[in-house]
Amino acid sequence: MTEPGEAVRDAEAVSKFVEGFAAQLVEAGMQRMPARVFAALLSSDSGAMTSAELGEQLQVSPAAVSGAVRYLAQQHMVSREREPGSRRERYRVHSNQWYEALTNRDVVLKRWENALRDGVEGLGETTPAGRRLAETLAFFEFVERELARMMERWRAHREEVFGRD
Amino acid sequence: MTEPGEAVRDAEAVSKFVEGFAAQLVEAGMQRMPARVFAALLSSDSGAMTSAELGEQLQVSPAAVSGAVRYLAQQHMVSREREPGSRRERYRVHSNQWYEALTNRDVVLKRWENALRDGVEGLGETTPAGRRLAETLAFFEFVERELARMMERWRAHREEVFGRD
DNA sequence: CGCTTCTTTCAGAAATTTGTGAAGTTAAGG
DNA sequence: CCTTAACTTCACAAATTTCTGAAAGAAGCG
Repeated sequence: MTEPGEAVRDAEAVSKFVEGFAAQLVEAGMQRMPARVFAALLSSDSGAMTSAELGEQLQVSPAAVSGAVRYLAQQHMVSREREPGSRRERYRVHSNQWYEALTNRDVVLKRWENALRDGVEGLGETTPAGRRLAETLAFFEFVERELARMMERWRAHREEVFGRD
Repeated sequence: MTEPGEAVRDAEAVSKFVEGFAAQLVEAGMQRMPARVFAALLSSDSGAMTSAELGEQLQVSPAAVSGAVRYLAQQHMVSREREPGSRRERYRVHSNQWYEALTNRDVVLKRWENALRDGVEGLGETTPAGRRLAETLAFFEFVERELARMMERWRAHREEVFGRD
């Protein structure tokens, strides 16, 4: 059993983290509800919660949870699991998966690159503007290659420090 | 002088790029007006435009330009220059500066790290949730170190391919 | 110094985004 | 099969964001 004050303090600590971290994600461009759901999952002991649990902890409707989870799943930031023998679903954040997903931002990079390529073509490679766009494009292509390598190094580093999953 | 169709086609190409690239930036979380202003600067031949020019090209009020530029300057994505002997200001995107600024996203990283550190402390390093947050924190710290190195490599690579500025 | 030109600030209108309740859909379990 | 629990979709209300016009604030120039 926990000491009287424990459970309460813990709930407070969780809530504090959830709102604080979510706020940072929002600032970085994420929608509020997905950010809150994600933060809640990240700070849950099991790393997984049901729709109902999320709704209660965050004080929002099932519809809001549904929308947020759909978004997060699309971004590969959470995965859905069917609880066997129940129509309840649980949403899980794998320790790894989620920042791998963050690296999947190179989907975004790819789209930027395409827009830039179109720009270079439209403006002409030899115009000053065209050259600027081309250089920017080269930068993103460089970053993309480097990111892949970086993730490899991270996995090695991680295994060393935290051991295998 | 340019051939009859030339100027028009060019304006169209510019506009196409501006709106297309801006749309991608918006999708990635940037506000629309800063995104459009930035794209316009990026695809201008001189890499610099006045407030009036921006307003006309984008069909927006001086107030909108002012707000967008303020934001972009805060993010170090453009710099402001006073046109000597005029109270007109020009806003410039340096070929380099701007993606250096993109790397300045490590300000964002720092804030995430702080939120995570608070979370680890609040939840306890030894709880499962605490450990997950700690690992996430370690990831970001790793990324931060790597990003710095990556930018060094980029500068070298860039000089090789494009020559010195 | 005051005039003029450009930029910024601010209050409010318009548009967009966000979350809810309710109805609709799916699938487990009798 | 029918019932029922759970998730999803949809139309709408509320909140937020975004842009504008107008007024105020700088800064060159006579």
